[in-house]
Amino acid sequence: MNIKQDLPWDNPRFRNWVAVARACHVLERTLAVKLAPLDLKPAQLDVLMNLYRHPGMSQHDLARKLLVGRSNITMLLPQLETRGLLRREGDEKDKRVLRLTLTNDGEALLMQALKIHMALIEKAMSQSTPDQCDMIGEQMRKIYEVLKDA
Amino acid sequence: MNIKQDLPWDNPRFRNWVAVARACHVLERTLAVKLAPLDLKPAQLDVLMNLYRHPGMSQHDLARKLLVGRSNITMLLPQLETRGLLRREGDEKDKRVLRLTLTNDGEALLMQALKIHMALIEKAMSQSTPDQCDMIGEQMRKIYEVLKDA
DNA sequence: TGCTTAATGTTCATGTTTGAACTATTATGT
DNA sequence: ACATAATAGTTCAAACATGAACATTAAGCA
Repeated sequence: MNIKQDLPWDNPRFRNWVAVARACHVLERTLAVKLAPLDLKPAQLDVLMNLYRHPGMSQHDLARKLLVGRSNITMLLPQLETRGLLRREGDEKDKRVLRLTLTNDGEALLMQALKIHMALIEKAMSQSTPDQCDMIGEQMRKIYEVLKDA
Repeated sequence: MNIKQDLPWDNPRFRNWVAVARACHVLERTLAVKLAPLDLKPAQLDVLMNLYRHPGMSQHDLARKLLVGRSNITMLLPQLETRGLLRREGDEKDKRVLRLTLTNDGEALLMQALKIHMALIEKAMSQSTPDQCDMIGEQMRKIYEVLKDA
């Protein structure tokens, strides 16, 4: 009956998830430091990456991809638009939405940032074999699906 | 010579790490929602968990465990101390450090919060077999070690 | 001892994230 | 068609995290 009988720290699932969270946290912090020379924050890199892969997406879609609120996007974009990294153009059919696309400068900066990001991820994931790496990705995608609307 | 020849998205390590980051992000957001009834934020839960496992630790040690700055701890603790969840007591030998310990109330609230946290992690990690789960934890601990002072 | 350096914690200014309230536009239902 | 709902984006205030500068105390060393 003692609640302490089965503390989370004795539970493998708990201990292992804590390791996942810590690894994520430390990689994110490291990325922020390495991106500083480009005057780019991890959140801004996420924006550029998504616009590269999904040109013309709306701010709402971008917010959902990044798992943040819409207002966050509104605050984030002017910094990048002023720097000439992206364009916001009103949709013809639906006058509510703004379509987002990278400029050439934005794409060029993204490529530089991706080199840095990639190097960091290589350093992290090269700790695992390709099979282990794929298995991790597979499990994580399952977790995302289970939790995404919970 | 074209930089687009090997884009990160074609790289398994990149794709799989993105999945890790997304899973982390969505679990963190979900935890925040589930903890709201206890009037507790994930960051505050992290504090309580660490004080439970390491009673009497200093603010500096706590900051390092949580991978945040010392000033963050300074801003975080008064909220919890005012609610009577923890105590801050000056060290006898070294008058610079403050020793942190949970109160009974703090421990009681922690136990409630841990039930919630645990249920969420169970939901996530039960997607994997015990072997897979352990392997994930093992790889993530390696990643943390490689990146922690880089 | 005294002087210098390092460590702990706080303060403060800055930048970021969030959610609720708001405007404008489109979709739905009768 | 018209009233009602829902959607896209913005604004704003509050909460939060961050890093540099600071005060206090301890450690190292001549």
